[in-house]
Amino acid sequence: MAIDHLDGRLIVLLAREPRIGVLEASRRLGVARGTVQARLDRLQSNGVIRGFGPDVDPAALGYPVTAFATLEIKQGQGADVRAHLGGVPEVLELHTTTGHGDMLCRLVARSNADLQRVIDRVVGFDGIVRASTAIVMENPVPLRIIPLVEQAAADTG
Amino acid sequence: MAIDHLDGRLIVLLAREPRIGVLEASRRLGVARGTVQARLDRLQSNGVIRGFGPDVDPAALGYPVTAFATLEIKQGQGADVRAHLGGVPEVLELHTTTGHGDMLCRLVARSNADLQRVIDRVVGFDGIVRASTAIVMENPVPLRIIPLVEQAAADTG
DNA sequence: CTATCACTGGTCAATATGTGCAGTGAATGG
DNA sequence: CCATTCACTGCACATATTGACCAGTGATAG
Repeated sequence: MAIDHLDGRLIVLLAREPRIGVLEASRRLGVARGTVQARLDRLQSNGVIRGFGPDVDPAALGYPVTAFATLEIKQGQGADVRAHLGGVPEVLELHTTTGHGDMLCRLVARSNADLQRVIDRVVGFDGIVRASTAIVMENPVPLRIIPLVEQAAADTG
Repeated sequence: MAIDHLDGRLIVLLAREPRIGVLEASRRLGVARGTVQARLDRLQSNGVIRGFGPDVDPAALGYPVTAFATLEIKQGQGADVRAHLGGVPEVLELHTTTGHGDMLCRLVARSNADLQRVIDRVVGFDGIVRASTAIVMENPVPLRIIPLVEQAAADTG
């Protein structure tokens, strides 16, 4: 479950240049191709690497507005709310949390006006008592994993 | 910038089975290989598909705890705070938002105890006035894009 | 000391890739 | 109405990559 330095270099390399294959990666890392193949297999069966899906930009799809909504849920309605939100395409992720609200979800919309429609759809459900929305203005640190991978690799040696 | 039905099917296919290549994708979609190649090139130069980086699971890396922190920033300290948080590996993303706080960031940690260390590091900076943290318990809807892609493709034709 | 393990460096056949080509059909604009 | 443009098809080719093996080597652990 812990990754070593070579694993870290491999993941970072693949994150920076996803198009390179196993062979090119082995050249860059200075190890045999079989080693890279074995490491990749292990990382994937470990679950460290979930896959290599396309990284789609919602903004380029026509959904440039992102927001986070904190939801307050009626007791015992959790499962229903989860199912409801799972059916809304503009809900990109949903977490249940400690703290002020009960759930936190990430939304996207075509415009600020469209965000109103999305929020109406999200909160238009019996189990949701209240919603508080924060619209994203800037995204100084886009979702990233490389620094954490480097940290994890360094922790091992 | 808008995607058509074939683009949508292609993205969904690649998201479901990332390992298949251009040739296999063309077979599945029932179109010529050149078409798939051209579509992919266009989607990538459009920025709709940013890349095919490895999808790394922080939990499998040894960081099973996720939290969202809402930060309140001292006026005029935005840039410094951004730089500070960008230097913390456990900060996976950072947004500036409207609403109660000024910034929202996603954190991971090795344990609840370790989260305290991470938060201390995050807020141990002059420009940050206050922080409010929500720990993630469950993740009923993991970060996803397929429903939105299908929506966007359906909107076109 | 010995078994185990990961890595190397090599081979092999099968497959995929990048590239270019001519032909077809639909939509566009003069 | 005609000419052009565009996307797609189906095909070809040389090259590169893949998955699968194998024997040999060095480090490690029991």
